[in-house]
Amino acid sequence: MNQYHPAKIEKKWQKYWEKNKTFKTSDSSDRPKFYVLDMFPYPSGAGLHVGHPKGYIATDIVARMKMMQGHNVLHPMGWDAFGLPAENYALKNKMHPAESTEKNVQVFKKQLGLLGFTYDWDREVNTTDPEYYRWTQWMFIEMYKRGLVFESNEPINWCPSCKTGLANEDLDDGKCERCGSIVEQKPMRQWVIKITDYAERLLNDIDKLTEWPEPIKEMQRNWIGKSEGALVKFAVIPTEAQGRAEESLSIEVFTTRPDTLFGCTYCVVAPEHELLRNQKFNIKNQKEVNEYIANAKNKTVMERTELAKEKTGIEIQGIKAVNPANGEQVPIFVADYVLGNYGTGAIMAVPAHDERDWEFAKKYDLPIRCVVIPDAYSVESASKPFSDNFQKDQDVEMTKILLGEKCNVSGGISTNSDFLNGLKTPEAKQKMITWLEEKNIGKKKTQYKLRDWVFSRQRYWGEPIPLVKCEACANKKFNYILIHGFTSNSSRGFKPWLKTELEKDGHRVWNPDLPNTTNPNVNEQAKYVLENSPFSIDEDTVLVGHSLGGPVTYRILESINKKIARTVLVDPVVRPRFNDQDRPEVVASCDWQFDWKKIKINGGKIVVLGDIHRPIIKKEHLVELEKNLGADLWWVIPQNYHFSSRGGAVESEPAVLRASIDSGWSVVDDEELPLELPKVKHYEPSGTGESPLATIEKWVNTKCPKCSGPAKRETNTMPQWAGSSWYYLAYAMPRVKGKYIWDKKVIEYWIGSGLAPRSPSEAQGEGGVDFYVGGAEHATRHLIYARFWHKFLFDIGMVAHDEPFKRLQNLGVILAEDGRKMSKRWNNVINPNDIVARFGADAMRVYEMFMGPFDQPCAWNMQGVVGAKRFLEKVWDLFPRLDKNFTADASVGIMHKTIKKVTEDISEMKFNTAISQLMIWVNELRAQEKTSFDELKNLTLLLAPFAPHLCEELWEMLDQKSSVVNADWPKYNPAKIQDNEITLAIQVNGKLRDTIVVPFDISDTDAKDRALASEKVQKWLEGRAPKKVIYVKGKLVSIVA
RNA sequence: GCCGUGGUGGCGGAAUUGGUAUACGCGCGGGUCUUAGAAGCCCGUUCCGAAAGGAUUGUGGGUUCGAGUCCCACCCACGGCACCA
Repeated sequence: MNQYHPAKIEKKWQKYWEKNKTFKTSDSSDRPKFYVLDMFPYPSGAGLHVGHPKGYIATDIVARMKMMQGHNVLHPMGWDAFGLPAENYALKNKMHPAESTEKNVQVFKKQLGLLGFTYDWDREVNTTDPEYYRWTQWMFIEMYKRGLVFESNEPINWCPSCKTGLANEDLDDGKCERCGSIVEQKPMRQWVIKITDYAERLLNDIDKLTEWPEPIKEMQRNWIGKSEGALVKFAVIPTEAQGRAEESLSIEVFTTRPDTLFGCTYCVVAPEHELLRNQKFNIKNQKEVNEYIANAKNKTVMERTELAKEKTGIEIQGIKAVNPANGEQVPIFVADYVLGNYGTGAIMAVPAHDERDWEFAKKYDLPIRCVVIPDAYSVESASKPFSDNFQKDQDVEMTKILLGEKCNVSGGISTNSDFLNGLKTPEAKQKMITWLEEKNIGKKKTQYKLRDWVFSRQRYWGEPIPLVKCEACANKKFNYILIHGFTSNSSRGFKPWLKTELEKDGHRVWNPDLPNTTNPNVNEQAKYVLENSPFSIDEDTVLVGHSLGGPVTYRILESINKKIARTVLVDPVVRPRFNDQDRPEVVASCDWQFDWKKIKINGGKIVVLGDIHRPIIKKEHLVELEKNLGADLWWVIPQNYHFSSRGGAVESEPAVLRASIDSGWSVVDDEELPLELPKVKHYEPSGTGESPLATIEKWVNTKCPKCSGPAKRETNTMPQWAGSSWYYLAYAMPRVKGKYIWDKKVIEYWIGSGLAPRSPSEAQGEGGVDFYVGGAEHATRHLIYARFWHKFLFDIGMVAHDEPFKRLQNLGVILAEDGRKMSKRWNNVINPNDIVARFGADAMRVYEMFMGPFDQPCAWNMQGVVGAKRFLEKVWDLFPRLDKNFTADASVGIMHKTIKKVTEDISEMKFNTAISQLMIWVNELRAQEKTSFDELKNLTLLLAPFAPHLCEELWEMLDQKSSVVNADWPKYNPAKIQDNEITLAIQVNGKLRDTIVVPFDISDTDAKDRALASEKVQKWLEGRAPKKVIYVKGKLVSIVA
C-alpha cells in the first residue's frame, strides 16, 4: 500500500460526489428531515480566508453524521450579495457591482469546492437574482399593505462616506459599521419599517428559544430594551403675563419612576424638542437657547457621547413647568443629556434619585429633594441619625447624608410625597399611575429602546423599493366623515386631533355627534349620517368608522349606490362578541347581517386597524373582515386602549392618520415583479440623498396604478438585511425554470415539524431551521431582523411557526497566528487554498475542528495543521494491519466508548474532544499488531464527517461499494463500555496516596477493606484508626484519619 | 458605568458536572534510523526537589471527607450596550 496522498484522493472523491449527485436533497422522504444552515457569506473581493469555513465545516460534519444516522438532510449554501460593501468594492475596482459580485461568487464557490462540503448546489440562492428578490419585494409590499412601512423625514444616521442613511443597527460606536466614518444626524426622506410594533413579541418569544445561547438572547433583550413607566403631562406657563391669548401648552415626559414625581425639581427637554420651535411664548433668552440648540446639532453622536461626563444645558427663561403632583412651578432646561429620540424627548428631573439629574443639579445648583428612603436606610433599621433630620426642610443636605455621593435608589419607601408616603416603590409607582390616569394628566406607558428600521438606502446596489408616487393623488382633497362608537362622541379620542390634522392638509372634515350614543341603533345612526352630511357621499368621500362606528359605516356603504374613495375601520365591531366583556346595548344595536359584497365594492380602498396587543375586538373577526372586504389589515400598537383614551382626552393616533390619507404612494402590481434594478453605467452615490437611480428617467417615470396619471418610482433601494431576512426559506422553495415557488407544504416540511400541515393552525410543535450556525456579531442585526420578518410571514399565513431558527450555535473566530484579526491590513491572512495544497482539505477540516472549543476564538497555528495531517497518516497506516480473521476482544471497550463519545460530542458541537477521543483510540490501535475489520470499519465511519475524502478512500479499501455517507452510523453497545477492572483512587485526609485495581462491581465493604490494606495507606495512617471511610462507587475511597 | 463570557503547563486546550487536575495535540529535551537533513519511530516533559516528598487551576476567604467545579469578596482579559430617564 502506498502513502496517504490527499491531493489525489480529494480530487477523486469530489468528482465522484458531483457525478453521482450524492448530496442531491429531496423534498420528501420517509426518513426524518434535518435542516442545518450556515449564515450565508457576503462574497467580498478578498475571497475566503481560513476563518470563514470554520462554521461550514462544523455544519458539514453535523450534516454528514445526520445523513449517516438516516436523516433527509438539507444543507444549502448561497450568497448575500447586495449591499454597500459590494458596491464600494465595485466602485474601487471600477467594475459594475453585478460583474464584481458574479466574479466574487465564482471565487468563493471554487474555494468552498475544495473542502468537500455536502451542499446541494441546485439549491444555491443569490439575493441579487431578480427571481430571488421578486419575493423580497413581494414581502415588502405585503408589509406596506399592512401599514408596517411608512415614510418619514426624521433625522437619521447618515454616513458621509457611504453617502447613505443607516439603521441604528448599522452603527458601531457612533461610526458607520462598514467604513468607520463618523455618522451624522441628517433629516432625510426615508422608508421606515415599524419593527417596534413587534417589539413585545420579539421580546417575549425569546423565552421560546430554548436552544439559543443565553448571551445572544440577553443581547437581544437589551437591544429591545423594554422599560415600563408613565407619561406625565406638565403644563407650561409664562412667568409673567405676556399679553397674548391664553393658550394651553404642555410638555409630556416619560419616566420609569412615577413614584418620584414629588421629587421633581426641574424639567429638561432635548434640543430637538418641539417646545423650542413653538413660538407661543416669549422666551427671554431665545438667542442663547438657539445658540445652544445649534451647538448641540453640530455635535456628532461621537462628541455627544464623549462629552457625556460634563453635562451642559441652559434654562429656558420666561416659562415654567407645573409639577402636576404638587402644583409647584419648576424651571425648564434644554440640555443634550436628554435624547430627542427616546421617550418623549423630555424628562422630569429628580436629582435625588437619578445620577444624571444629580450631576446636572449639582453643576447648576438646583434643588435636590429626597422622596425615597433607600431600603438600606429604612426607618426601622436606620432611624438614627437620619430620622431626626428627615422631616426638616434640608433636602439637599438630607440627600447627601442619605445617599452619600451616590444617588441611585432602585427601591425604598416613599417620603415627602403626600399620598405616596410610606408606600414601597412598586406600590407607589402603581398608585401614582392610577392617580395620574384618574386626573387625566398621565398614563402608563411602555417604552422600548428598539427603534423603527430605517429601510431605505440612497445607493444603487440593492433591491428597488417597489413603490410609485403620484403627485396628483397625493394632492387630491377629500371629504372626511368621522363616525364615533358606542358611548362616545365627537370630542373623544383621536377624532378632534384627526380633524385638525386633515384640515391642515386642506381636506374637509365632518365630525358629528351621533344620536343615542349610550343606547345606539346602528340603522338610526347611519340614517343620521346620510341625512345630515354636509357633503354628498361620493367618490371624494372618506369614511372613518371607529368601534361601533364600524357597523354604522357598513350600513352607510350598503345604502349608497356609489363607490367612495376610502374607508378606514378603526378597531371596528364585526360581530357583537368581544374579548373583554359583553355589551348588551351593542348586541341590540342592529341585526348584524351585512351585505359584504356591496360594502366591499362601495368602500373603495378599505383599511382595517386592529390593536395587536390588547384587542377588544377578536382577532379572528378582523381577519374575517379583511377577507370579506379585501381590506388591508393593519395590526398596530395604538397610543390608547382601543384607540380611545380612558379619560376622553384629545389624543393623537398616527396610525389612523396614515390610514386615512392618500399619500400618493402605490405599490407595484404583483405582475410587475420582480421590479428589476436597471442596468446602468454610472451608479456612484450622488451624496445629495437622492439615489443614483433618480437620474434614470426612463426607469423613474411611470404610470400611477390608481389614476393612470404620470408618476415616479421610488429610487431608494433596500438595505442588505432585506434579502438575508428570509433566505433560509428560499432554500426550501421548489424552483421551476429559476422561479421560486412558495409551496407551503414543502416549506413546512423543512422548517416545521417535518409534517406538512394544511394551515397555520395545524402546525405542530416548534418550528424553525433545526440548526443554525453563525457568528455572534449578528445578534442584534440579522437575527432580530430575521425573527421580525418571520413573524410577519407567520402573521400573514405564509409560514406555520413564528420563530425562524430552533437551535442557534455561535462560532468563535479564527485569529491570525499573531493573535490579531485576519486582515489584509495586517498582512496576516491565510488562504485555505494554500492549506489544502500543502496538507489536504481533510487535514484542514480536522485541524479547524480540533483547535479548541467551537464557540471560542482561537489563533491559527500552522504546526497544528501538521499534527492533524500526522493523525490522518496514522489512520492510513493502520490499514495494512487489517486481518479479517482477527477479532479484537480485548480492545473492544475503547471502540464502544469512542462511538459513544464521538456521537455525543458532534451533537453538542464539541468537535475538539471528539477528535481527541479518536486520536486516543488510534493510538491504542497502533499499539496492537493486528486490527480487526470491525475496528477499521467503525473508525472509518466515525472519522468520515471530519475527513470525508480520506474516509471514502478507506471505505473503498474495505471493499464497500456505495459512498460512506450512505452507510449507517455506528451504534455502541452500553454493555461493552463497562471495563471489567477499574482503578480506584485512595485518599487519606483528602490527598491522593495510592491507587488500586479492582473488579468494577466490587462491593462497598470490599473496596474499603482493600483500600485500608494498602501499604501506602497504612504508612500515612501512622497507626491511627480511620475516623471515617467513604467509598464513592467506581471512583475512590476517601479515608479520614 | 451596566450586562454577558472567560481566567488551568512554554502554547491550543481536557476534566464523566463535587471524586486520581494537566487527557489529546503543538512545542521542547533525549534516543533510534540516516553520509547528512527532512519525515518516521521510541522515551521524557505542570513547577520545586537528587530523592522522599511538597506545591499548583487569576487573588483572598468559606462550605465539604474531598473544590478547577459550589458560596462570598476582589483582580484581570475579551465581547455587547452605553446620558435609554
